[in-house]
Amino acid sequence: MIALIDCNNFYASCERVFNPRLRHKAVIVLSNNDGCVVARSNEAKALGIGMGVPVFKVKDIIERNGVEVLSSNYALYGDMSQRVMQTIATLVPDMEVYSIDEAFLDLSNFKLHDVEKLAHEIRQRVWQWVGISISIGIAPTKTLAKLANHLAKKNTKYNGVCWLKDRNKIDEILQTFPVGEVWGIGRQMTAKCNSFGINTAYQLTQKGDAWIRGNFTIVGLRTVQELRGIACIELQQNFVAKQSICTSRSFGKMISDFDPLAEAVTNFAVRCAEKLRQQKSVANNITVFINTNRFRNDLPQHSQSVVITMPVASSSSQEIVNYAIKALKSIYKNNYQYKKAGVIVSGIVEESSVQTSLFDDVDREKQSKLMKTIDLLNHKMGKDTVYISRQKSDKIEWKNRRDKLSPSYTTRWDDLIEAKASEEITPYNRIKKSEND
DNA sequence: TCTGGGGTCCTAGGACCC
DNA sequence: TCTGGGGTCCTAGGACCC
Repeated sequence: MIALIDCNNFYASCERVFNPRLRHKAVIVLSNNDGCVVARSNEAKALGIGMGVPVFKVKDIIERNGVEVLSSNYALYGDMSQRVMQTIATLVPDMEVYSIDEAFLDLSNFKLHDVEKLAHEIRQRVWQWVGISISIGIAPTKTLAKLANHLAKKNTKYNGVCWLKDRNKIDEILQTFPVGEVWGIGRQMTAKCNSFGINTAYQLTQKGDAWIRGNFTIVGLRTVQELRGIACIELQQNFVAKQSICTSRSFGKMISDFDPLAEAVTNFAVRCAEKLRQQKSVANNITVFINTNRFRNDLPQHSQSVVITMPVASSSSQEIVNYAIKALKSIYKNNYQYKKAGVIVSGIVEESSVQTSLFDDVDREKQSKLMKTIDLLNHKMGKDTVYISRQKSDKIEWKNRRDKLSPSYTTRWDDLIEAKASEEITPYNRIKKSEND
Protein backbone atom coordinates (compact mmCIF):
# COMPACT_ATOMS: atom_id res chain seq x y z
CA MET A 1 0.00 0.00 0.00
CA ILE A 2 1.35 3.41 -0.96
CA ALA A 3 0.12 6.81 0.15
CA LEU A 4 0.67 10.06 -1.68
CA ILE A 5 0.51 13.19 0.41
CA ASP A 6 0.11 16.48 -1.39
CA CYS A 7 -0.15 19.88 0.26
CA ASN A 8 -3.19 21.88 -0.78
CA ASN A 9 -2.36 25.06 -2.73
CA PHE A 10 1.03 24.87 -1.08
CA TYR A 11 2.62 28.28 -1.73
CA ALA A 12 -0.62 30.13 -1.08
CA SER A 13 -1.15 28.10 2.10
CA CYS A 14 2.36 28.95 3.35
CA GLU A 15 1.67 32.65 2.92
CA ARG A 16 -1.58 32.30 4.85
CA VAL A 17 0.03 30.67 7.86
CA PHE A 18 1.83 33.88 8.78
CA ASN A 19 -0.58 36.37 7.33
CA PRO A 20 -4.11 35.62 8.53
CA ARG A 21 -5.41 38.57 6.55
CA LEU A 22 -5.05 36.34 3.47
CA ARG A 23 -7.37 33.62 4.79
CA HIS A 24 -10.69 33.18 3.01
CA LYS A 25 -9.48 35.52 0.27
CA ALA A 26 -8.41 34.86 -3.29
CA VAL A 27 -4.59 34.61 -3.17
CA ILE A 28 -2.16 33.94 -5.99
CA VAL A 29 1.61 33.45 -5.93
CA LEU A 30 3.72 34.39 -8.94
CA SER A 31 6.72 32.73 -10.55
CA ASN A 32 10.16 34.30 -10.56
CA ASN A 33 10.24 37.75 -12.06
CA ASP A 34 6.56 38.07 -11.13
CA GLY A 35 5.75 36.47 -14.48
CA CYS A 36 3.21 33.66 -14.24
CA VAL A 37 0.69 32.39 -11.71
CA VAL A 38 2.15 29.30 -10.01
CA ALA A 39 -0.16 28.86 -7.02
CA ARG A 40 -3.77 29.76 -6.30
CA SER A 41 -6.01 29.54 -3.28
CA ASN A 42 -9.38 27.83 -3.84
CA GLU A 43 -11.03 31.24 -4.03
CA ALA A 44 -8.61 32.28 -6.81
CA LYS A 45 -9.25 29.03 -8.70
CA ALA A 46 -12.98 29.71 -8.46
CA LEU A 47 -12.44 33.09 -10.13
CA GLY A 48 -11.08 31.26 -13.17
CA ILE A 49 -7.42 32.16 -12.76
CA GLY A 50 -5.57 29.36 -14.54
CA MET A 51 -2.37 27.63 -13.52
CA GLY A 52 0.70 29.02 -15.29
CA VAL A 53 -1.00 31.97 -16.99
CA PRO A 54 1.00 35.19 -17.31
CA VAL A 55 -0.28 37.68 -14.70
CA PHE A 56 -0.90 40.45 -17.17
CA LYS A 57 -3.53 38.28 -18.85
CA VAL A 58 -5.60 38.03 -15.68
CA LYS A 59 -5.04 41.62 -14.58
CA ASP A 60 -8.74 42.43 -14.94
CA ILE A 61 -9.87 39.55 -12.74
CA ILE A 62 -7.28 40.53 -10.14
CA GLU A 63 -8.37 44.13 -9.99
CA ARG A 64 -12.10 43.47 -10.12
CA ASN A 65 -11.98 40.96 -7.26
CA GLY A 66 -9.23 42.40 -5.09
CA VAL A 67 -7.10 39.27 -5.50
CA GLU A 68 -4.03 39.24 -3.22
CA VAL A 69 -0.91 38.90 -5.36
CA LEU A 70 2.44 37.71 -3.96
CA SER A 71 5.92 37.16 -5.40
CA SER A 72 7.29 33.70 -4.70
CA ASN A 73 9.22 33.37 -1.46
CA TYR A 74 11.22 30.17 -1.85
CA ALA A 75 13.06 30.60 1.44
CA LEU A 76 9.69 30.38 3.18
CA TYR A 77 8.25 27.53 1.10
CA GLY A 78 11.43 25.45 1.37
CA ASP A 79 11.45 25.78 5.13
CA MET A 80 7.72 25.05 5.45
CA SER A 81 8.20 22.01 3.22
CA GLN A 82 10.84 20.64 5.59
CA ARG A 83 8.50 21.14 8.54
CA VAL A 84 5.71 19.27 6.77
CA MET A 85 8.03 16.38 5.82
CA GLN A 86 9.51 16.12 9.29
CA THR A 87 6.05 16.05 10.81
CA ILE A 88 4.89 13.27 8.48
CA ALA A 89 8.05 11.31 9.29
CA THR A 90 7.11 11.24 12.97
CA LEU A 91 4.24 8.92 12.01
CA VAL A 92 5.57 7.16 8.89
CA PRO A 93 9.36 7.07 8.52
CA ASP A 94 9.35 5.13 5.23
CA MET A 95 8.99 8.14 2.98
CA GLU A 96 10.11 9.48 -0.38
CA VAL A 97 10.03 13.26 -0.60
CA TYR A 98 8.91 13.62 -4.19
CA SER A 99 8.68 17.39 -4.59
CA ILE A 100 8.49 20.51 -2.46
CA ASP A 101 4.89 19.70 -1.52
CA GLU A 102 4.55 15.95 -2.08
CA ALA A 103 5.67 12.75 -0.45
CA PHE A 104 5.07 9.06 -1.11
CA LEU A 105 4.75 6.83 1.95
CA ASP A 106 5.27 3.09 2.20
CA LEU A 107 2.41 1.77 4.31
CA SER A 108 3.23 -1.91 3.95
CA ASN A 109 4.23 -2.13 7.60
CA PHE A 110 0.80 -1.03 8.77
CA LYS A 111 -2.21 -3.22 9.28
CA LEU A 112 -5.06 -2.65 6.85
CA HIS A 113 -7.56 -1.66 9.50
CA ASP A 114 -5.17 1.03 10.80
CA VAL A 115 -4.61 2.74 7.46
CA GLU A 116 -7.57 5.08 7.38
CA LYS A 117 -7.08 6.17 10.99
CA LEU A 118 -3.39 6.76 10.34
CA ALA A 119 -4.12 8.96 7.33
CA HIS A 120 -6.45 11.17 9.32
CA GLU A 121 -3.90 11.37 12.11
CA ILE A 122 -1.24 12.59 9.64
CA ARG A 123 -3.61 15.25 8.32
CA GLN A 124 -4.49 16.39 11.81
CA ARG A 125 -0.89 16.54 12.97
CA VAL A 126 0.43 18.46 9.96
CA TRP A 127 -2.42 20.92 10.29
CA GLN A 128 -1.82 21.40 14.00
CA TRP A 129 1.96 21.53 13.94
CA VAL A 130 2.61 23.38 10.69
CA GLY A 131 -0.69 24.98 9.68
CA ILE A 132 -0.81 23.42 6.21
CA SER A 133 -3.73 21.34 4.98
CA ILE A 134 -2.93 18.21 3.01
CA SER A 135 -4.71 15.59 0.94
CA ILE A 136 -3.89 11.90 1.05
CA GLY A 137 -4.43 9.25 -1.63
CA ILE A 138 -3.86 5.59 -0.80
CA ALA A 139 -3.59 2.73 -3.32
CA PRO A 140 -1.44 -0.24 -4.35
CA THR A 141 0.81 1.70 -6.78
CA LYS A 142 2.25 5.20 -7.06
CA THR A 143 0.16 6.06 -10.11
CA LEU A 144 -3.05 4.93 -8.40
CA ALA A 145 -2.08 6.76 -5.19
CA LYS A 146 -1.67 9.92 -7.28
CA LEU A 147 -5.08 9.32 -8.76
CA ALA A 148 -6.61 8.74 -5.33
CA ASN A 149 -5.02 11.95 -4.11
CA HIS A 150 -6.56 13.79 -7.03
CA LEU A 151 -9.99 12.53 -5.95
CA ALA A 152 -9.36 13.40 -2.30
CA LYS A 153 -8.60 16.93 -3.39
CA LYS A 154 -11.51 17.41 -5.77
CA ASN A 155 -14.33 15.84 -3.76
CA THR A 156 -15.09 17.15 -0.30
CA LYS A 157 -16.94 13.92 0.46
CA TYR A 158 -13.60 12.16 0.98
CA ASN A 159 -12.67 14.52 3.79
CA GLY A 160 -9.09 14.72 2.56
CA VAL A 161 -8.39 10.99 2.44
CA CYS A 162 -9.19 8.72 -0.50
CA TRP A 163 -8.36 5.03 -0.22
CA LEU A 164 -8.75 2.83 -3.28
CA LYS A 165 -9.20 -0.36 -1.33
CA ASP A 166 -9.92 -3.06 -3.87
CA ARG A 167 -9.95 -3.83 -7.59
CA ASN A 168 -13.69 -3.29 -8.02
CA LYS A 169 -13.52 0.14 -6.47
CA ILE A 170 -10.47 1.01 -8.58
CA ASP A 171 -12.13 -0.07 -11.84
CA GLU A 172 -15.28 1.80 -10.97
CA ILE A 173 -13.24 4.98 -10.44
CA LEU A 174 -11.09 4.47 -13.56
CA GLN A 175 -14.22 4.25 -15.72
CA THR A 176 -15.02 7.90 -15.08
CA PHE A 177 -11.45 9.16 -14.74
CA PRO A 178 -10.25 11.22 -17.74
CA VAL A 179 -7.16 9.62 -19.26
CA GLY A 180 -5.39 12.98 -19.46
CA GLU A 181 -5.51 13.42 -15.68
CA VAL A 182 -3.45 10.28 -15.10
CA TRP A 183 0.05 10.87 -13.72
CA GLY A 184 2.50 10.33 -16.58
CA ILE A 185 0.03 11.08 -19.36
CA GLY A 186 0.65 14.56 -20.66
CA ARG A 187 -0.72 16.64 -23.48
CA GLN A 188 0.71 14.66 -26.39
CA MET A 189 -0.30 11.28 -25.06
CA THR A 190 -3.78 12.55 -24.21
CA ALA A 191 -4.30 13.80 -27.75
CA LYS A 192 -3.12 10.48 -29.15
CA CYS A 193 -5.35 8.50 -26.78
CA ASN A 194 -8.36 10.61 -27.71
CA SER A 195 -7.65 10.09 -31.40
CA PHE A 196 -7.96 6.33 -30.77
CA GLY A 197 -11.24 6.87 -28.92
CA ILE A 198 -9.66 6.36 -25.51
CA ASN A 199 -11.06 8.90 -23.10
CA THR A 200 -11.02 7.24 -19.70
CA ALA A 201 -8.22 5.62 -17.74
CA TYR A 202 -10.19 2.36 -17.77
CA GLN A 203 -10.30 2.21 -21.58
CA LEU A 204 -6.52 2.52 -21.66
CA THR A 205 -6.07 -0.39 -19.24
CA GLN A 206 -8.11 -2.60 -21.60
CA LYS A 207 -5.62 -2.25 -24.49
CA GLY A 208 -3.01 -4.92 -25.17
CA ASP A 209 0.57 -4.51 -23.95
CA ALA A 210 2.07 -4.62 -27.45
CA TRP A 211 -0.31 -1.97 -28.69
CA ILE A 212 0.47 0.31 -25.76
CA ARG A 213 4.21 -0.19 -26.12
CA GLY A 214 4.07 0.48 -29.82
CA ASN A 215 2.17 3.72 -29.42
CA PHE A 216 3.42 5.04 -26.11
CA THR A 217 6.76 3.32 -25.58
CA ILE A 218 7.86 1.54 -22.44
CA VAL A 219 7.02 4.64 -20.40
CA GLY A 220 3.37 4.45 -21.35
CA LEU A 221 3.25 0.73 -20.68
CA ARG A 222 4.60 1.26 -17.19
CA THR A 223 1.88 3.80 -16.46
CA VAL A 224 -0.81 1.38 -17.66
CA GLN A 225 0.62 -1.46 -15.59
CA GLU A 226 0.52 0.80 -12.57
CA LEU A 227 -3.13 1.58 -13.30
CA ARG A 228 -3.74 -2.17 -13.41
CA GLY A 229 -2.28 -2.39 -9.91
CA ILE A 230 1.14 -3.75 -10.84
CA ALA A 231 3.81 -1.60 -9.22
CA CYS A 232 6.52 -0.55 -11.71
CA ILE A 233 7.77 2.64 -10.08
CA GLU A 234 9.55 2.01 -6.82
CA LEU A 235 9.65 4.17 -3.76
CA GLN A 236 12.97 6.01 -3.72
CA GLN A 237 13.91 6.47 -0.09
CA ASN A 238 17.65 7.02 -0.29
CA PHE A 239 19.30 10.23 -1.34
CA VAL A 240 20.12 10.19 -5.04
CA ALA A 241 22.63 12.66 -6.44
CA LYS A 242 21.34 14.72 -9.35
CA GLN A 243 22.65 13.86 -12.81
CA SER A 244 22.42 17.42 -14.03
CA ILE A 245 22.11 20.73 -12.22
CA CYS A 246 20.76 23.88 -13.81
CA THR A 247 20.66 27.47 -12.63
CA SER A 248 18.91 29.90 -14.93
CA ARG A 249 16.85 33.07 -14.72
CA SER A 250 14.91 35.44 -16.87
CA PHE A 251 16.06 39.00 -16.41
CA GLY A 252 14.02 41.85 -15.03
CA LYS A 253 14.80 43.70 -18.24
CA MET A 254 16.60 42.78 -21.41
CA ILE A 255 20.40 42.94 -21.60
CA SER A 256 22.57 43.68 -24.64
CA ASP A 257 26.03 44.26 -23.18
CA PHE A 258 28.47 41.51 -22.46
CA ASP A 259 29.47 42.58 -18.94
CA PRO A 260 26.12 42.38 -17.18
CA LEU A 261 25.43 39.12 -19.02
CA ALA A 262 28.76 37.79 -17.76
CA GLU A 263 27.87 38.91 -14.25
CA ALA A 264 24.64 36.93 -14.42
CA VAL A 265 26.35 33.86 -15.86
CA THR A 266 29.03 34.08 -13.16
CA ASN A 267 26.35 34.00 -10.49
CA PHE A 268 24.59 31.03 -12.13
CA ALA A 269 27.90 29.16 -12.40
CA VAL A 270 28.68 29.81 -8.72
CA ARG A 271 25.24 28.47 -7.71
CA CYS A 272 25.78 25.34 -9.82
CA ALA A 273 29.18 24.79 -8.19
CA GLU A 274 27.64 25.21 -4.73
CA LYS A 275 24.89 22.70 -5.50
CA LEU A 276 27.51 20.27 -6.78
CA ARG A 277 29.57 20.56 -3.60
CA GLN A 278 26.44 20.15 -1.51
CA GLN A 279 25.80 16.72 -2.98
CA LYS A 280 29.53 15.86 -2.92
CA SER A 281 29.75 15.65 -6.69
CA VAL A 282 31.89 17.04 -9.47
CA ALA A 283 30.87 17.74 -13.05
CA ASN A 284 32.64 17.09 -16.32
CA ASN A 285 30.58 19.35 -18.57
CA ILE A 286 29.35 22.91 -18.45
CA THR A 287 26.60 24.21 -20.70
CA VAL A 288 25.91 27.91 -21.03
CA PHE A 289 22.84 29.17 -22.87
CA ILE A 290 21.46 32.60 -23.71
CA ASN A 291 18.04 33.47 -25.12
CA THR A 292 16.45 36.61 -26.46
CA ASN A 293 12.77 37.21 -25.69
CA ARG A 294 10.89 34.65 -27.79
CA PHE A 295 7.61 36.52 -27.36
CA ARG A 296 8.90 39.64 -29.07
CA ASN A 297 8.36 39.06 -32.77
CA ASP A 298 9.48 42.60 -33.48
CA LEU A 299 13.03 41.95 -32.24
CA PRO A 300 15.79 39.87 -33.85
CA GLN A 301 16.10 36.50 -32.12
CA HIS A 302 19.20 34.67 -30.99
CA SER A 303 19.21 31.59 -28.80
CA GLN A 304 22.27 29.46 -28.49
CA SER A 305 23.96 27.08 -26.12
CA VAL A 306 27.41 25.57 -25.95
CA VAL A 307 28.91 22.70 -23.96
CA ILE A 308 32.45 22.72 -22.66
CA THR A 309 34.06 19.56 -21.31
CA MET A 310 36.58 20.34 -18.62
CA PRO A 311 39.91 18.50 -18.60
CA VAL A 312 39.20 17.28 -15.07
CA ALA A 313 35.79 17.03 -13.39
CA SER A 314 35.40 19.85 -10.90
CA SER A 315 33.14 21.59 -8.40
CA SER A 316 35.35 24.62 -7.89
CA SER A 317 33.45 27.87 -8.29
CA GLN A 318 36.47 29.60 -9.76
CA GLU A 319 37.12 26.92 -12.33
CA ILE A 320 33.49 26.53 -13.36
CA VAL A 321 33.10 30.31 -13.64
CA ASN A 322 36.18 30.52 -15.87
CA TYR A 323 34.85 27.91 -18.26
CA ALA A 324 31.35 29.39 -18.17
CA ILE A 325 32.69 32.81 -19.17
CA LYS A 326 34.74 31.21 -21.92
CA ALA A 327 31.60 29.47 -23.14
CA LEU A 328 29.60 32.68 -22.99
CA LYS A 329 32.20 34.52 -25.05
CA SER A 330 31.87 31.91 -27.78
CA ILE A 331 28.11 32.37 -28.20
CA TYR A 332 27.56 36.02 -27.31
CA LYS A 333 26.68 38.35 -30.18
CA ASN A 334 26.36 42.11 -30.22
CA ASN A 335 23.11 43.86 -30.99
CA TYR A 336 20.73 41.36 -29.47
CA GLN A 337 18.54 41.92 -26.44
CA TYR A 338 18.92 38.96 -24.12
CA LYS A 339 16.10 38.00 -21.78
CA LYS A 340 17.35 34.82 -20.18
CA ALA A 341 20.57 32.92 -19.53
CA GLY A 342 21.57 29.81 -17.65
CA VAL A 343 24.30 27.40 -16.70
CA ILE A 344 23.92 23.61 -16.62
CA VAL A 345 26.50 21.25 -15.19
CA SER A 346 26.32 17.63 -16.29
CA GLY A 347 28.40 14.49 -16.57
CA ILE A 348 28.21 14.42 -12.79
CA VAL A 349 30.23 11.91 -10.77
CA GLU A 350 31.08 11.46 -7.10
CA GLU A 351 33.89 13.73 -5.97
CA SER A 352 35.73 10.71 -4.57
CA SER A 353 35.99 9.10 -8.00
CA VAL A 354 37.58 11.91 -10.01
CA GLN A 355 39.59 10.87 -13.00
CA THR A 356 42.78 12.94 -12.80
CA SER A 357 44.73 14.21 -15.75
CA LEU A 358 48.42 13.85 -16.33
CA PHE A 359 48.63 17.46 -17.49
CA ASP A 360 46.47 18.94 -14.75
CA ASP A 361 47.99 22.20 -13.54
CA VAL A 362 45.34 23.00 -10.92
CA ASP A 363 46.19 22.43 -7.27
CA ARG A 364 43.02 20.44 -6.49
CA GLU A 365 43.85 19.98 -2.82
CA LYS A 366 44.13 23.72 -2.34
CA GLN A 367 40.98 24.49 -4.36
CA SER A 368 38.99 22.00 -2.35
CA LYS A 369 40.10 23.54 0.96
CA LEU A 370 39.33 27.02 -0.35
CA MET A 371 35.83 26.02 -1.42
CA LYS A 372 35.14 24.30 1.91
CA THR A 373 36.15 27.48 3.73
CA ILE A 374 34.03 29.70 1.49
CA ASP A 375 31.01 27.41 1.92
CA LEU A 376 31.47 27.46 5.67
CA LEU A 377 31.67 31.26 5.79
CA ASN A 378 28.70 31.74 3.50
CA HIS A 379 26.64 29.27 5.47
CA LYS A 380 27.46 30.96 8.74
CA MET A 381 27.41 34.61 7.71
CA GLY A 382 24.90 34.60 4.86
CA LYS A 383 24.84 33.88 1.14
CA ASP A 384 27.69 35.47 -0.86
CA THR A 385 29.53 36.86 2.16
CA VAL A 386 32.56 35.69 0.20
CA TYR A 387 32.08 35.90 -3.55
CA ILE A 388 33.90 36.09 -6.85
CA SER A 389 34.40 39.72 -7.79
CA ARG A 390 32.66 39.29 -11.12
CA GLN A 391 29.45 38.29 -9.32
CA LYS A 392 28.73 41.82 -8.20
CA SER A 393 29.05 45.12 -9.98
CA ASP A 394 27.28 48.36 -9.28
CA LYS A 395 24.90 47.57 -12.09
CA ILE A 396 22.21 45.12 -11.13
CA GLU A 397 20.39 45.23 -14.45
CA TRP A 398 19.88 41.51 -14.68
CA LYS A 399 18.11 41.08 -11.37
CA ASN A 400 14.65 39.64 -11.04
CA ARG A 401 11.53 41.53 -10.28
CA ARG A 402 9.96 40.49 -6.97
CA ASP A 403 7.75 43.39 -6.09
CA LYS A 404 5.32 41.63 -3.78
CA LEU A 405 7.70 39.56 -1.69
CA SER A 406 6.50 38.49 1.76
CA PRO A 407 8.91 38.36 4.72
CA SER A 408 11.04 35.25 5.33
CA TYR A 409 9.15 34.59 8.54
CA THR A 410 10.92 31.39 9.46
CA THR A 411 14.46 31.86 8.14
CA ARG A 412 15.52 35.47 8.93
CA TRP A 413 15.79 36.96 12.38
CA ASP A 414 14.83 40.38 11.04
CA ASP A 415 11.62 38.96 9.60
CA LEU A 416 10.36 37.23 12.73
CA ILE A 417 6.75 38.00 13.48
CA GLU A 418 6.04 40.24 16.45
CA ALA A 419 2.91 39.38 18.36
CA LYS A 420 1.31 42.11 20.38
CA ALA A 421 -1.36 41.41 22.99
CA SER A 422 -3.81 44.22 23.32
CA GLU A 423 -4.77 45.28 26.81
CA GLU A 424 -8.40 45.13 25.91
CA ILE A 425 -8.67 41.53 24.87
CA THR A 426 -6.64 39.40 27.29
CA PRO A 427 -8.82 37.54 29.75
CA TYR A 428 -6.52 38.58 32.57
CA ASN A 429 -6.95 42.25 31.80
CA ARG A 430 -10.65 41.80 31.43
CA ILE A 431 -10.85 40.47 34.98
CA LYS A 432 -8.55 43.18 36.33
CA LYS A 433 -10.54 45.79 34.53
CA SER A 434 -13.85 44.60 35.92
CA GLU A 435 -12.33 44.49 39.40
CA ASN A 436 -11.24 48.09 39.03
CA ASP A 437 -14.61 49.13 37.73
C1' DT B 1 5.03 46.79 -20.86
C1' DC B 2 4.37 42.04 -18.98
C1' DT B 3 5.19 35.32 -20.56
C1' DG B 4 9.18 30.63 -14.43
C1' DG B 5 12.68 27.31 -13.09
C1' DG B 6 14.45 22.77 -12.34
C1' DG B 7 14.54 18.09 -13.16
C1' DT B 8 14.20 12.79 -15.34
C1' DC B 9 13.82 9.28 -18.75
C1' DC B 10 13.46 7.46 -23.39
C1' DT B 11 14.15 7.10 -28.41
C1' DA B 12 15.98 7.80 -32.92
C1' DG B 13 19.69 8.30 -35.52
C1' DG B 14 24.54 9.02 -36.44
C1' DA B 15 29.29 7.53 -35.81
C1' DC B 16 31.97 3.97 -35.23
C1' DC B 17 33.48 -0.98 -34.62
C1' DC B 18 34.28 -5.89 -36.51
C1' DT C 1 20.41 -3.34 -61.96
C1' DC C 2 22.70 -5.26 -57.93
C1' DT C 3 26.06 -2.55 -52.26
C1' DG C 4 25.88 -7.34 -45.37
C1' DG C 5 24.84 -8.00 -40.77
C1' DG C 6 25.43 -7.21 -36.22
C1' DG C 7 26.83 -4.61 -32.53
C1' DT C 8 27.93 -0.28 -29.05
C1' DC C 9 28.05 4.37 -27.66
C1' DC C 10 26.76 9.07 -27.75
C1' DT C 11 23.75 13.01 -28.34
C1' DA C 12 19.82 15.88 -29.45
C1' DG C 13 15.36 16.41 -28.77
C1' DG C 14 10.87 15.19 -27.08
C1' DA C 15 7.77 14.02 -23.47
C1' DC C 16 6.80 14.05 -18.96
C1' DC C 17 6.86 15.73 -13.93
C1' DC C 18 6.62 19.44 -10.02
